[in-house]
Amino acid sequence: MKTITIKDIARELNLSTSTVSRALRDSSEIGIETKARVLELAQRLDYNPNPVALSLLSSQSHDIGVIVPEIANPFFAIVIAGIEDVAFAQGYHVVIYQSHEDYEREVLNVKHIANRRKDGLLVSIATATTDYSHFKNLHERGFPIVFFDRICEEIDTHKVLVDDFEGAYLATEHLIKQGCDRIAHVSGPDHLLISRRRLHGYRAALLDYGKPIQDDWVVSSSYDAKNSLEIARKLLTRPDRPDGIFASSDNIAIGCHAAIIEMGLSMPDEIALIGFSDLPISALLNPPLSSVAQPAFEMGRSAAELLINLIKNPGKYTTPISNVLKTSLMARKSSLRKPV
Amino acid sequence: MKTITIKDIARELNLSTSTVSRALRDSSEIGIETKARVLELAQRLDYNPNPVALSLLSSQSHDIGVIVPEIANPFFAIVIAGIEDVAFAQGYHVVIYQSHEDYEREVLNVKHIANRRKDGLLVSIATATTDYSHFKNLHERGFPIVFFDRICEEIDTHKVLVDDFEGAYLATEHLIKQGCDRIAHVSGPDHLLISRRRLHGYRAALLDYGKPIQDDWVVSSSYDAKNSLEIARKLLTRPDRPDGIFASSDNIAIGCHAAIIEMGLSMPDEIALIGFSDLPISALLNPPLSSVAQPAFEMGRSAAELLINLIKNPGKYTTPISNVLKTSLMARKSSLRKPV
DNA sequence: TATTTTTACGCAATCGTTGTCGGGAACCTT
DNA sequence: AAGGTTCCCGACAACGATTGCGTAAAAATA
Repeated sequence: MKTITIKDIARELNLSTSTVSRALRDSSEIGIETKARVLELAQRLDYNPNPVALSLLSSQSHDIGVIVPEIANPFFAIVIAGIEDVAFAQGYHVVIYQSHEDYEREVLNVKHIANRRKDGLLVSIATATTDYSHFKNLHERGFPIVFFDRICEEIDTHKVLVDDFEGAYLATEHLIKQGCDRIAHVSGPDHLLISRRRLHGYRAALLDYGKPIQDDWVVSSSYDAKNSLEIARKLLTRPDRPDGIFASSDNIAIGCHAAIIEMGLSMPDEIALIGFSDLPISALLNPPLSSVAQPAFEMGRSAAELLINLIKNPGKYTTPISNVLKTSLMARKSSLRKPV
Repeated sequence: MKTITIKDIARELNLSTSTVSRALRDSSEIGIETKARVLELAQRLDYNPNPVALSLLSSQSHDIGVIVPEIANPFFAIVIAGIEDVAFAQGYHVVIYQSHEDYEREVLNVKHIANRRKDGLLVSIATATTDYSHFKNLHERGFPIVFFDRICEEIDTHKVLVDDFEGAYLATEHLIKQGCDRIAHVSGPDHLLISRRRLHGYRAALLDYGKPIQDDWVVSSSYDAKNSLEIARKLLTRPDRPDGIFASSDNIAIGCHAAIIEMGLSMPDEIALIGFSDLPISALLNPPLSSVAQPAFEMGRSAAELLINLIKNPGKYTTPISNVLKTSLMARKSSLRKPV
């Protein structure tokens, strides 16, 4: 893999590397004729500056790292698309990492990002993570970090999230208005902030409408369909079967959906179901799944904007912004008992 | 972001940088005592070698680039997991790029990978790509490339794919055995090799079993559910409605699935449906979707192994390997008319 | 014509690390 | 005691590019 360097051009043209470098950057202290010769040859040889050398010199990479739990999760995939949208326009490249919900992997990814002199980090925390010191260290050393969706409260930096409480409230309220009395909640892992906030929203709605709050109607699942399928099976075979389920994510809802069908229960009449995130697949289920839509693309855009701002104004302390985005209710057949 | 370098250690210990470097690499020409002092301080200061400097020196990065059309596609997400599995074990890091099925983006990604001195490239080609010169250039300069799934026939390098013909044949044969007579095929984009091979498998099965082959029963869709939903709607309203559909991918099948439900047709009795890829979501649909399973994880593993082999034996010309993996039929309710 | 200014370029240091070479000190050999 | 090893370590160059500084020649000025 012989690549063309500035030296090759210098040798060919009997110039010094400094002259070539300056000619390429269109410096005013290089003769017009010389510039033309250099530019022509560079073009012809398809010269590309070596970003590694540049990175070593400037300790900047123009790369930003993104850590998500799983790229297979469409929500994160869309967020990443939003990040790429902004980053690309600003001349940054996005390097994607997966934690696979694993703490060790997350730590490793963070190290890799710091070592490789990435200019900044966007991260949504893994389920397994309870110790945030790998982020804290980086943050304290002045490394730009922005959290999105699964944020870390303990670290004082920009964050982008949705109003999980409100979204959950809306979803639960919707089930109540559809005539549900016994509403269960399949929540996400307890220690994730988003899980807890959605749980609170659910509780608040029940309380406001005078519906019964039963602790054993709240069951916890990991954020994937396989796990929630099993959990929903158990939930639905209980004597006091709920007549409505608010699932903490669409993945969880998809598992519940499958369990409800499997058991031959009618949806929404016997059980109404609503999820959270509004993944593209949800509307294609049978019956189509109701969900609380999150502006995933916008979340990515906002996070990237905040990060790049942080990168471009190093040192300058700005009070951290928490950008809370609005959710919206997508009512579909899985929860719509009365025709609209 | 002050980071510890080898110089800091050298200064502190009154040694030269070369000595420190060798001590850290446990060279035999450094005194045991000196080594111990260096190691202790390095540990205490949390010294990490700068990979950028190393990369500049060795023109190796220990990073391999992966370009896929969309990370949101679970098939590719699983392939990437397989790639990471092997790469990680061999000390390589995987950097993920998305082409978003766009030619320009793909070219840009390739450039980025080459410029950043990635050690190799794993790629599944974008739908929009018809000109392969960006890959050819790289390949001719000796850059290690391995294609997977959506391969490029024109380039003489390792490839990993599944037996698309056989998979399609199996799927079609299955529909025939379930009593379907008028079997349609919703294919992928025509210029993708995998689309064409699956189409051929479909045709061959119809031919072998003496079923009618009608050109207007083959309709082309892009590899996403939204597009195929519309296409399936048209297909199903035609007077000579098919009684079986083989979809070229699960995403396409999901669109067909939604259309069939939407039109109130019974599945599998009025229309049997089978897809290709066996995405995790497929088994959770209602009715569960039959599909041709591809060993996605294994495909990723194999591709990564071949690539790392290529990287570690530079120059040494080895005849390119095409690793063709086997598919397997996952028959579920969407196509199973007779109880098993 | 003598002096200053401008033009146009080269030298060398720098980023962090490694490999080549060279050399002083201590030890061993005869 | 002179010469040969061995052991430890430092100086230097290199990877590719940028940049402050120095300077010869040309141009402008006095």
